[in-house]
Amino acid sequence: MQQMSRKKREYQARRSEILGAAERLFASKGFHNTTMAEIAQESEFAIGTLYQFFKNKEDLYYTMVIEKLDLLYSGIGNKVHRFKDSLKKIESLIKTQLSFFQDNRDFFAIFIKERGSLEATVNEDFGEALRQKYLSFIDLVTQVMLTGIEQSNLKDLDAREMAWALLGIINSFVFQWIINPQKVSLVSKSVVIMDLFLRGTGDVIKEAQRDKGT
Amino acid sequence: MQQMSRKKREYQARRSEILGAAERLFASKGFHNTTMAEIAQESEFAIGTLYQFFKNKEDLYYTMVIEKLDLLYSGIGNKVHRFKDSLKKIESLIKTQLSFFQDNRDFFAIFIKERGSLEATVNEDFGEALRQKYLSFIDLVTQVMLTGIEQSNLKDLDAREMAWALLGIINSFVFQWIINPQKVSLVSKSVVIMDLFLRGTGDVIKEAQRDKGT
DNA sequence: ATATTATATGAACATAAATTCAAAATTTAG
DNA sequence: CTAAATTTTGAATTTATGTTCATATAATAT
Repeated sequence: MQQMSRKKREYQARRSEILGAAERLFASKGFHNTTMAEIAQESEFAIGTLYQFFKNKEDLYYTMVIEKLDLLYSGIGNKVHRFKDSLKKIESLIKTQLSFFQDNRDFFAIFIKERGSLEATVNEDFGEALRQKYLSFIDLVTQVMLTGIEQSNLKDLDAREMAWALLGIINSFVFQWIINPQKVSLVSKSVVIMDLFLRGTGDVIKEAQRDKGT
Repeated sequence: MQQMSRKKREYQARRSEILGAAERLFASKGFHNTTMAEIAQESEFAIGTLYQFFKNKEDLYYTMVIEKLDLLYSGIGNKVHRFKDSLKKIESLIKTQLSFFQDNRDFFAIFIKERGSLEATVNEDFGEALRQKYLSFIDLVTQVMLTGIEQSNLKDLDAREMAWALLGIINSFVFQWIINPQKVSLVSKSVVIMDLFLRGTGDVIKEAQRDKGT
């Protein structure tokens, strides 16, 4: 029985080797330009062995993506729950996400680009799985927004739409950072993002004048 | 000479036929699941004829994408320039973009997904062309933000970052609308977006209290 | 009307790479 | 130590489809 456990551990270890090799190659060359032969070479297994662990190339790719996203989402979930104050929650959400993107730049560079080898026909299941994951992540963020409203840190607007807005701003900054040879760290942008999200861009003075005028 | 012009017109017409057929197919099945044979059938030309107009499949795909984006960007540029007031500029930018996405839902659904058949190796040129287009679009939006600052409608923050934020919020709403079987029109969201962008989500009262306390 | 040029056609070709599977290697059990 | 079971291997197979090109068709010029 203990023997069985070792087998399982070794199985997992080999599986991880393959996933790691795949990630490196996919991240640098994309899905369609990476061959099973290359993944075999990089992971030091034979081609056939890959099929012991994954049904096919797509399965390998999707498994890798999903496990990565799970890591991100669960990481954010953990961090956020550590705080009681909703503003702290939001702040940690932003920071965690930014630093995750920063640490996995290559991966996300390719994910942004290849988010799509998701062929509609072949892998509806996977696309659906991804969608579900993303949606439940949105739910998490929405919950944070609701807390913010309760604590009167946020205006009483549609919480889901606020979540969309925040994630949109974050993604946009990440996207810019990925497509541009940026010098500054991504995490350092968290203050700006937080500020834009909470206070907006409209000039307060002008608005006050407008209000007076009315 | 006039004869020549007719020839050119007919050439363009045939070219458009092909692009239209390609768009329909790509939009519904994605790049890799659409064959040249299918595009030939849909456009009612022979396979070989397609190669009279486009160097290869990728060229066809990219041409289609680029022409579509050009349409969007130039459309926005035109609209925005019609207004003097920066808030009107922003409003029309949001509305134009939303209605364009709304009118071309299938296309953008696929573009969001397949934004990536952009294989790094094969078509660096195209990827670069796309990137340039997007960057100059960001420039346009940044200019609008600068106008906003000048007119004291916007705070004196980094204009480029404000542009990122606005585009991020818009994209996020568009994305939600595309992946979800939404009932309401996308354009109707422009008010919310404008409000989130200008005023942010932070509760003003609470903030005033905090300021007093300091 | 005829010749010349331009354009369209789609069967045949090329090739690339995912997947398979019989044989070899390794591990486990008796 | 031997046999059975499990796992690995990679050459060969299969499949799919992008692209070519000799031929047919049409347009234009003389």
